[in-house]
Amino acid sequence: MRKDQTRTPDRRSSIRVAIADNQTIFRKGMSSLLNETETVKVVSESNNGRELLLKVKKEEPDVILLDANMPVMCGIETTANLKKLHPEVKVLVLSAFNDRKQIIRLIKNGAHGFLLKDTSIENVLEGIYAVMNNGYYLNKMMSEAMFNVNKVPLSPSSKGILSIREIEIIKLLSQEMKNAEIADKLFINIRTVHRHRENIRIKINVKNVSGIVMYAIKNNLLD
Amino acid sequence: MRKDQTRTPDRRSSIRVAIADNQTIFRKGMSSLLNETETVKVVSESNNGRELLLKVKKEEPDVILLDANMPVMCGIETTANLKKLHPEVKVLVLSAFNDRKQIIRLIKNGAHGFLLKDTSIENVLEGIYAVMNNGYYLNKMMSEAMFNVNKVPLSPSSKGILSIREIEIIKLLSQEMKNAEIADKLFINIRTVHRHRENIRIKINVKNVSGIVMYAIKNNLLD
DNA sequence: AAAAATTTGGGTATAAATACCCAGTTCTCA
DNA sequence: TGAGAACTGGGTATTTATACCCAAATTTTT
Repeated sequence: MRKDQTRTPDRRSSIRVAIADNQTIFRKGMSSLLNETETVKVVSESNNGRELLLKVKKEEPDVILLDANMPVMCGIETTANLKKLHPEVKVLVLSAFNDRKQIIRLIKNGAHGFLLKDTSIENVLEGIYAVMNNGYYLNKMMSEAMFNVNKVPLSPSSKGILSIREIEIIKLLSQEMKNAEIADKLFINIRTVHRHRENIRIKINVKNVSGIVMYAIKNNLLD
Repeated sequence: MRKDQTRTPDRRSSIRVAIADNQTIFRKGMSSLLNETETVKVVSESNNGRELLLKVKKEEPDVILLDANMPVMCGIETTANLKKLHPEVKVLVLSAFNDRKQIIRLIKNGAHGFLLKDTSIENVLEGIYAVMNNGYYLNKMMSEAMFNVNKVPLSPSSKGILSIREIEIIKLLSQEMKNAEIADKLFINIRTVHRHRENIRIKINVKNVSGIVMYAIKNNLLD
């Protein structure tokens, strides 16, 4: 356990922060702004959740700034893995979207704090200090989400991993294509498209195409 | 005209860049990374398109880095205004989404280049130099969009400005609510919701709810 | 080779959205 | 105060999506 481990003074003197975000410029910006503060030191940068997980053990961050909207491995899945593999590390999630359901999912999967990406560096620092000192960071969005935490019938988030074909379907219907058009494009029967859509909705636990499109964007499925 | 104006050497020595983006951290990151290059100088930062427009005349940027997905005034509307008011300034648009229709709209409204936000600072610099030297910046995404420029029946983008009520409707249907639920929530008849949805689709020129949700996200309408 | 998952296709039924048409009331701004 | 926009409500019909049932062929994994 890291808490029992002897650490050199320079390591203990500041909060060790790891950043995972697929936007290089945002990542670098965050990094340089944080490093202007002496109490914080950025020890690791990753392009996505999978990369991050490979580095955590070696870099020993105290806090992880995690983008919720990454491709390859999304924020929720990464959070769940972090909780399992490195429960002592605090996870502060940043998202471009203020989505109550997503926030609740993150909390349930072990996130310690949440911030919108449209925020100031001061708020990020506040969040970092809070999770270090109190174990969690509560702001208005978090509170509202917590209040409704039992109202949202949330499925296990990482249970249903979408297949290649399903993601293909999602991309097309995000481009305003209807089932018949998707069937034509993919040379399959419209009934097959129906089935795929049904499976997709069940897997990600949404009610209709609106939910599918939102999910797609938040998980960086489109391109 | 600025090109006829005498400028002090220090002003002429580097490319003057203005940045408009609602994400402070991204903006600061971009700014500090660009300022590491001597050939480029960031002279202005804005939170949205409207703020930017107020500063352009005074700050005299050569190139504007414009986020496509801003609230208040979106990238397309800002681009159109820049073309009208400051045709000599080059506009390089950055977007979180690779959307062919959006790229075409931007080009038609006067953008000189396009980049995904998930890119490197080297690519941004490449874009800046290109628009300065050639007048435009072409990459793979732009080319593909240009190739289809006539296939896309694009309506005047800034023509239909959504009303408060319409945006309210959009927010609710982005939360997977169906017409009847929206009607209940807003204490109006379901026929009124129908009418709003119809008007929305016509204004933003999309085929169905999928297009509405995409539009909403790309224009930062949700919160 | 066996098991599991993916992809494919179908029947049937209802629920919901879309596409046109219509118009009165209210509100805002010039 | 007069014009235009916004918000409201309705008729009618068609198109699309959703829901829940079924299962065979193929691919991947174990």
